[in-house]
This record gives sequence, structure tokens and C-alpha cells, in this order.
Amino acid sequence: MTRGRGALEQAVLRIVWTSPAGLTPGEVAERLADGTAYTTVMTVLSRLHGKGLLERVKEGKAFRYRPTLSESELAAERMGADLRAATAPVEVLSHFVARLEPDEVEALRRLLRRSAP
Amino acid sequence: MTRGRGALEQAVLRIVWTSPAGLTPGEVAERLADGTAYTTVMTVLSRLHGKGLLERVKEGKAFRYRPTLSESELAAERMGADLRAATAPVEVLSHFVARLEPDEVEALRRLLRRSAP
DNA sequence: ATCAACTACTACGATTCGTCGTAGTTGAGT
DNA sequence: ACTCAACTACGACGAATCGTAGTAGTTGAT
Repeated sequence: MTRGRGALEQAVLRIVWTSPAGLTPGEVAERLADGTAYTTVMTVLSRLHGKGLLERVKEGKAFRYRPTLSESELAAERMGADLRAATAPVEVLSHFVARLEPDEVEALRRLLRRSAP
Repeated sequence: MTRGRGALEQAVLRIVWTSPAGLTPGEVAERLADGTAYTTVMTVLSRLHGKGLLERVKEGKAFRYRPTLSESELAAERMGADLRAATAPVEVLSHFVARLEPDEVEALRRLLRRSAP
């Protein structure tokens, strides 16, 4: 099986995110449940660890990999990075808000009411 | 000169964004002002056009490339994509808001007051 | 001590991107 | 109409990233 660029890394990340306590390569391979070779899973985990997206602790003979950031935290991190990479952050926020769904707008309002009101 | 992955595309995009009316390859090369070969600039413009980030119109013998989205629009687009790719968008927003600077929070409040209040 | 499970290391093909050359086309000026 | 500089199309190559997996060595459990 050959996936698109980054697809396997995403799939593995998604799996690890569902277990904040961490997973061993075997457990991840098991949950992938496609034919992906065990060593392939290992390579991907190891690369994600190299990128700082996963941390690992030795447990018995295996490593247990767990996310350094939750899925939501990483997404928020990336959004913040996009925002600050731009030359006009406020304008970006303006476009961003304009594209939000009504319920997202509502959620945002609620969040802003809480944060340092 | 050899840059990091995507660095030249970014540099070219940034230049084109400063001229919403569009630029010819020669004008972009001129503004890059590093030794980058003219044909390199052409290749990059052509790739960005292939990705839909630039559109082009023939002008005399040259193409004039202009951004399909402004820098702010693209950033907002990416933020929205990050947000909706996540399994818990509201939680993402929560983390996102938590990381904002006070002035960004203020800007967001103002924007939300305007949008469908 | 043995063995299954696990890790490290290596490798290869595909894709993307930086980089540029060659060859063909075309508009502008003579 | 002809010439020439400027421009476009196409191809190419090296580095980096990622999907994919094998081999060899290590280690915990039995």
C-alpha cells in the first residue's frame, strides 16, 4: 500500500492521540490494522519522535510513545504559527472570523468571555 | 545559494503579495535581488500557479502573475483548515485563544462584535 | 538458555523543491 | 520584414522527506 505524502504519519499520530498514556509500536501496528509492516510503524514512530511530536519512555523491552501535545494543542499551535507568520495578523484574524460557522463563532465568544475579561 | 524546503516559494509568494496587480517573472527576479537565476524564478512561479496560489494573464510576451488569495486570506484559510481537520474544533479554539496575546484577544473581541452580533 | 518481541540501522522508490540549462517563441525597434 | 533581447516551455539533477520494509542485534520472559 502506498499513501500520499505524510498520510501514514498522520494516521499514526491520530492513533497515538487516542491514548495519551502512550502506545508501544506493537499496539500502534495492531490499531492500524492494515497490512503495514511492524518495522514501518517503528520507523514512523521514530521519525515522529525525532520531530518532537512524540516522546518515549522505555517500558520493558519496548518503547512507549506518547504525544507531547494533544491533537487540539498541536492544531492550535499550528494556527498560532500561521497567524504570527503573517505580516498583518489582525487582518488574518478578520478573514478567519469571517469564515467561521455560526456555532464556531459562538464558541469563540464564550471562550473570549472567560479569558481575562 | 541553497535554501530550506519551501523557502524560495515563500520568498516569491511574499514578493507577489506586495503587488496585488501582479508581477512578471522579471520583476520578481529583480525584487528577489539575490543571484537567483531568471529561469529559477520562472519555475517557482509556474509551480505556484500549478498549485492554484497564483493566477496569470498574458501581458505582451510575458505572463503577469498575481495572487489568487492575499497573504492574510491564505493564512486564514490554512488556520481554518487546521481547525476543521481536528476532531475537536472547539477544544482547538480553546487552546488557540489561550495562546493569544492580549492585543490579539482584543482584536478578536472587536471582530466578533461586528460579525453577526 | 532459548526464543519471540523489540530496537537500531540501512535502503530504495516516489515526490517535492531548489536550481538551472537548452531550445523555441515573440514583441519591439529598425 | 528582420533581428535580437526577453520570455516561455520543458527537462534535468541533487537534496530532503516520506512510505515502505529487510537485516541484524538486543532483551525480557519463560
